[in-house]
Amino acid sequence: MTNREVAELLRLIADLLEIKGEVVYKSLAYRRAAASVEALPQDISEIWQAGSLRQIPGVGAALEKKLDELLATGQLGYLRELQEQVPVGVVGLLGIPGVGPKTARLLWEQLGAVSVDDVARAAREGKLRALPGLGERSEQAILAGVHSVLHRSTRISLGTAWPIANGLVLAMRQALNESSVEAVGSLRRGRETIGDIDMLVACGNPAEATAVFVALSDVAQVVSHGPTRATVMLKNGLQADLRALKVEHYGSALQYFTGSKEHNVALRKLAQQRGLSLSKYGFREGDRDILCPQEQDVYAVLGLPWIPPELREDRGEITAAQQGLLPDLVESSDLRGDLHVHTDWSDGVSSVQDVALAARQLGYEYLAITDHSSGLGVGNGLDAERLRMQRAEIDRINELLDGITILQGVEVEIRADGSLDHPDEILQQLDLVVASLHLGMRQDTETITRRLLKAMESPHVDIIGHPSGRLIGQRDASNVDLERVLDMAAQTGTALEVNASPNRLDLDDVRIRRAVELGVQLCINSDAHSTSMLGAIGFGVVTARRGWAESSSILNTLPLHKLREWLSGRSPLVS
DNA sequence: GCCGTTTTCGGCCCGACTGTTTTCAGTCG
Repeated sequence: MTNREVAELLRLIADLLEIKGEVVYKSLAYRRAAASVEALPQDISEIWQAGSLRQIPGVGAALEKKLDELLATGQLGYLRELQEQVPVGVVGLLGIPGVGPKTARLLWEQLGAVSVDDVARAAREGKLRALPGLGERSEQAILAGVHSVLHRSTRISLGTAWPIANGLVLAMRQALNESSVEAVGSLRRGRETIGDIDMLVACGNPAEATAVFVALSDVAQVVSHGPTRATVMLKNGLQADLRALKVEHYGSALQYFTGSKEHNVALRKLAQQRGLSLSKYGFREGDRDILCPQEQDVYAVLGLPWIPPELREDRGEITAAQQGLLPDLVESSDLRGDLHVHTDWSDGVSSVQDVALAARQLGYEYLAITDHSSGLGVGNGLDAERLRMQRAEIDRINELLDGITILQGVEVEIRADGSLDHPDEILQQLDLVVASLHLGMRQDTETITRRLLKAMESPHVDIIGHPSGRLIGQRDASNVDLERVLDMAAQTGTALEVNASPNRLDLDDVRIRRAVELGVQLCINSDAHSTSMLGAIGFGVVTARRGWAESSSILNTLPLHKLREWLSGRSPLVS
């Protein structure tokens, strides 16, 4: 069972307990444990086998017993009991905005509703308004909620949300002549997917800001509009929220709306220990207000250094901040090159020269052209002959261009048996070798893991491309045992890629953090197939930051001569 | 259900908003 699956089950139990009306702290405990499990750098089954379940924050005696049963048998009697008491469909009602556990239970018990459709029907028939505690307005609100659930797009990728949010921020800044406008929420923390776009503005007249917001040309429909907040549906189908407040509250509000919720809970606890209460309006000590116009003021009052948004997931960042052990996170400006880029020699659309020019424009010192190998079957991969021709072209462009050095690499396919798609004689002539899996992604854990390990044993392989093979929202990761891959990478010195393509982000943040702990060499690459996608490398940087990576862990922060040293001095074959 | 430099029992994060209420419950972030 994967960590995510275990976390899902724990959350399901939490939902069921809430609907049952158990004390809220019980379900809170399950949610806390779920978040811990999800953030684990190792597979929970390993921790279980080591008998260390109790080490997981939020897992006590009772949960240890349940997790033990779950991991041993794949089943959980307690969950089955709960599901006998509450139909699964009722949990689904929690997805309707405005319906929480109490209302879900009410709808189920009084109307027999066990699906969103049931609720929709009852609402249209006017049956909801007759229920205790609900009225006509609630009925309308729930009906609207049902509608949005049935038509809601799922979470969108960071790569899709980012430019849209940026456009909105710029439009607001222009309209208000005001620089204190920011995208907040999961977008600012750089999460791989985004629910809706949250924005914050601080200005002298908040009501003016919300009025400007709902009048933006991208707005299709105004959902709600008040003096301090507004919610709209954009023409592209996304929802966007704006909060507007006075300048003196900007720092505390920025902190508050950036989240995560878990991080904020932990901060408030810390405040409480100091006899303070913390909200988006700042701190309160008795009847005295402590305002925080800047975000760092919030942390300073708690005796902490400012914590970068990417770390704010309550995964140990607060303790690290208290101990002065926050990482010095890698930044985009630390990158000196991109080591995984395609051109029109294989399945890219831009020429070597255009890609080189674009890379120079980005301020890079070097760029590796890594087109596919022929065995991929698709993508117009290069054989030995075409590789020679491409080398000549790259040599010509290196002659032509100052200020950037183009390396010839390859993204060589790791075949189903773990052998590489080019013989060693060819690989050793190349400056750099990225080895990746595209085929046979559904092999069982043992087969696909061995395949990857075997490739890493080759002294010619410098980087493993997109190690898990996942496509966010489209395809789950392969069955590969990444913990073993990380161990092998630490042994062989092979770099693992942080693929920055927004639909990959692979390795993900949790694995990056594990890699950093193990001292594994990482490399942030765009995997661009056109000049315009080179800039997507920023999503990889953000993901690496979420994995606590410093520039010292990232191969392509090295200057060219150091990179060349690394490439020629790679640790020898491990037998 | 978890957890402990006030506690092994009694706490557990905070405030706004909304709609239904006449003092509050539920939801949300």
